[in-house]
Amino acid sequence: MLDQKLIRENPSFVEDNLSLRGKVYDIDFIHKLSLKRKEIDIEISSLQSKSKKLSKIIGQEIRNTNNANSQELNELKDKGNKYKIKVSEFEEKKRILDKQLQDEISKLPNFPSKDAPLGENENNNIQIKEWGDPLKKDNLKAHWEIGENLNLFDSVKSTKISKSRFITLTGNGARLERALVNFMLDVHSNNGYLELMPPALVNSESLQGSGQLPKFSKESFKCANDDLWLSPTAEVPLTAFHKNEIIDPKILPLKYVAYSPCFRREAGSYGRDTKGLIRLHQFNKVELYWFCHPNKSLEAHKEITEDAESILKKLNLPYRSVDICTGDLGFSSSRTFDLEVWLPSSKCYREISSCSNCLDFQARRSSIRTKIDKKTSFIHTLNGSGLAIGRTMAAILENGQQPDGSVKIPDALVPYFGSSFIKTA
RNA sequence: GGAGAGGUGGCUGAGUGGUCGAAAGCGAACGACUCGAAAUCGUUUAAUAGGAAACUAUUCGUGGGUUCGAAUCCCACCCUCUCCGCCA
Repeated sequence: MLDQKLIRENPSFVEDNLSLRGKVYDIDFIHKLSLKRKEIDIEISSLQSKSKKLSKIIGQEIRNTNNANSQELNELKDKGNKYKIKVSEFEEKKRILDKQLQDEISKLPNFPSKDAPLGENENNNIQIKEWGDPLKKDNLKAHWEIGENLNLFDSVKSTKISKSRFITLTGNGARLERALVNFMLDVHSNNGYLELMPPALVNSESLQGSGQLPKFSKESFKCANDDLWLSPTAEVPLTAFHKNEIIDPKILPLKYVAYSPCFRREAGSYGRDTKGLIRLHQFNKVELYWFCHPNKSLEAHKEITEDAESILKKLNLPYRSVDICTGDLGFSSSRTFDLEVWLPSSKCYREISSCSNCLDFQARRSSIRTKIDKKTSFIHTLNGSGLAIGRTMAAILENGQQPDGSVKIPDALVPYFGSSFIKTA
């Protein structure tokens, strides 16, 4: 959420910053609404002030004279009544304006950082780092072939249970998924993160608070009879964990790691990544999340990204990191570093983690603050996948595939998985 | 799902129609004492909107209503707790 005062007082600044995203945002309407709202607010405030003073006089008069029905008093009461009517008229107008303003402002995305590369779409993202040796042989199998050969998952049967884009992990596949979750949670919680296991269903307010609503309601699954949605990412419950709080600055930063299933409708991606583990309606993810002091989010952003990277390094998976350009940034983010893992079958890097600094954008929507020099200020929030489990599995299968059809398990994962290779039965 | 109790500041908790934005305590900040600390004493300490500030207004779960005036009375909703039922 952007600051309404900023929009009111400096609309062109707001428009300029938003336009870095490569789209035109019309602030004028909001600007005018806000000015009008302020005007009405001042009017109401002065009327209320008068009416309040009058009430006090009436109260005193009653106590002094012990008579609540003198003619003089009735005249004063009439006067009070007139104030009341006027105030309620203005308040009705204000309520309508507030609703409109809230609706419009909550549709505006965050400002892109000045450090983010300028650009319109993903083609303008900038690679900032490459790690490991990407495997570049021909005739490598895709992970869904490997998975089928080794009986790691079954997508056909899963359509009986649900529909396409759902998967059932079987045998070693399920075991590998579980091993990855435990491995990642252990690494992060040994590195100063507090582990949380949040609810998978979240209310509308929580989705609004982290930025998924109101604009992206079509991306999430909604429960029919309750104000509850299947959470698309643990970022949502983690943000809401401290909703409406003023956090003691001494305990900042708060660093959380959470495993959660994630549910996404993937509307508009028909026909893309229909095979395997890359794009599913339900997938598992280990998420990193920071609540930090507003002066420290830039360093925090580097740190959270490094923490996500550490998993790829430990698993010995080649990857690169990408600085997301202004036109490709997510709604709530001011700057994002994506980590992309090498998938040798398709000879390309695929996103496996997205590490974003949302500055005070989510904190403002969720009202999460701290005290700095006796003033309340919004904190900064950061999130990063550490990592998406399904895509990690895909990368392990493809990068670890052996000529005999087996898959080598990364050394760091062996104690969790219980074996160095996945072989045909 | 049935019955009952309750939602007040960072926290605990008093307050049932008028100087109540709210006692008291805890916590926190500053100061005094101290070589330093603890203890003690003193002062300060809710948020939001508007304003340079003085200040003004709003907020006691949420939304309505009664009243000149509502934390307090009335209605609806939400949430929490206890007991019963059901259930992993």
